[in-house]
Amino acid sequence: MASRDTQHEKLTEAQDRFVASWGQMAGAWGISRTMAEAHALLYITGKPMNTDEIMDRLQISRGNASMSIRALLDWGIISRTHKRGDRKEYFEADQDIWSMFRSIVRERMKREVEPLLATLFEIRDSSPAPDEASGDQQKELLAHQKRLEEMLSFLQTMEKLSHRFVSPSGSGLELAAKLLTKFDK
Amino acid sequence: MASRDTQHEKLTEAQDRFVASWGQMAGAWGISRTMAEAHALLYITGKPMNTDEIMDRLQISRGNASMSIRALLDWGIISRTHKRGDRKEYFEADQDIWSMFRSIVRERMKREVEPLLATLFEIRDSSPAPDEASGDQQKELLAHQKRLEEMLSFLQTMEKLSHRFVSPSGSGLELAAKLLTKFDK
DNA sequence: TGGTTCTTTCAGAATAAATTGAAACAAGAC
DNA sequence: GTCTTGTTTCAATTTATTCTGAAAGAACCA
Repeated sequence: MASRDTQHEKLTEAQDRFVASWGQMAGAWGISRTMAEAHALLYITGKPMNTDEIMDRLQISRGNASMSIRALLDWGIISRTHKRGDRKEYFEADQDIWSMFRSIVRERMKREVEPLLATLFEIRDSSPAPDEASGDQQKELLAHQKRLEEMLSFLQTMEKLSHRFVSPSGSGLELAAKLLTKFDK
Repeated sequence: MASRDTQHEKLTEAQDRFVASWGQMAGAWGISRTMAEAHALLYITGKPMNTDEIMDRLQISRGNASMSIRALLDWGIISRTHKRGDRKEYFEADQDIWSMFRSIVRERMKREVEPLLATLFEIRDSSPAPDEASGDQQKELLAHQKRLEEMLSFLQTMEKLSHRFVSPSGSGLELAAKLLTKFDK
C-alpha cells in the first residue's frame, strides 16, 4: 500500500496536470492562460485558497494573481470566502459545472454577442435602400440586405436560446442536454 | 434619388463595417482577426474573390491572405471556385449561416474538446486510487475523483450534443433552436 | 494617530501571436 | 525544355498580449 506521502504527491501531480490542460485550452477561446489555470486550480482542489497560495502554486506574480482573481469574480465563477481569525481573502470555485457553464455563456453573450448585434442593426439601417435603385444594382442591394438579415436572425435566435436556458434562475439546460443525447444515433 | 455611385459607395462602406465588426469579435474567440475578416468579406459580398482582390480589400500581404484562406478552407466554411479563362483561384463563403455554424462547432470540438477529454481520461486513470487510502485522505481522493468525473461527464454530454446536432448530415439544430425559443416566457 | 497586513494598480519588461515579403515551389502555355 | 503566372512557405519583423514588481491604496488594530 502506497504511503500517505506518495498518495499526496500523486494527487498534487494529477491536479497540476488538470490545471495545465485546462490552461492550455483557454488560449483557444480567448481567455488568458493564467486566468483559466487559477480557475482550474480552485475547481480541482475544491478548497478555498488565498492569493498567496494561488501565487505559489501557479508560480505567478502577486499582480497577475490579483488581476486573474478579479476577472474570475467578474465572470461570477468563483466567490470570496473568509477564514475565522485570518484577515486574508479566500476564493473558491463554483463546484457545479453546469452553473459555471451558464455563467460563462451568459457573460460571453453579454460582452460579445450583444454589442455585435447592436452594430449589425446600425449597419443594416445605414445600408443603401434597394427601392431607390434599379436593375442589377437593386438585386445586389437586396442580396446584401438578405445576408444581413440572416446574420441578424441567427444571432437573435442564439440570444433567445441563451436567455431561455442560461438565465440566472432557470437551469433546464442540463436536463435538456442529457435528454437530447438519449435519442442517440 | 441617389446616384449609382453614391449607392455603391454606401454599400461598400456597409460591407467594410460588417467586416470590421466581425473581425473585432473574432479576437475574443481565439480566431485571428484577419481570418475572420476574410471570411466576413466573402460572406457579405456573396461574390467569389481571388487572393489579390482579398489582399487589396483588406490591405494585407499576400502571405497573410494565403494563410488565412487556407485556414478557412480547413475549417470548411469557404470553398474554391474557378472562373472560365482565368487561372486564378477564387473563393466563396458558405452562404448558409447554420451550416457554417455547424462546421465551426464541429471543428472546435474536434480540435479542442476531444484532446482535452483524452487528457482528462489519462489524468483520471493516473490519479491515486481512494481505496488504498483511509480516513481524511480517502475522503479527499474520493472528492478529487468526483470532480474529475463531473468534468468528464459534462464534456461528454457536450460532445454527444454536438454530434447529435452538428453532424455532417443532420441539420435539425436550426429547427430545434427556433422551436425552443418559441416557448418564450 | 501610526503601524501592520493585505490588496490593487499600472508602467515597463517579457512573451506570444500575427504579419510581411521575398524566395521557393507548382502548374500550365508555348 | 523555358517562360509566365499564380500559390505557398517561412525567417525576420512587427504588433499585441500578458506578466511582473514596486508603489500606492485600503482596511483594520491598538
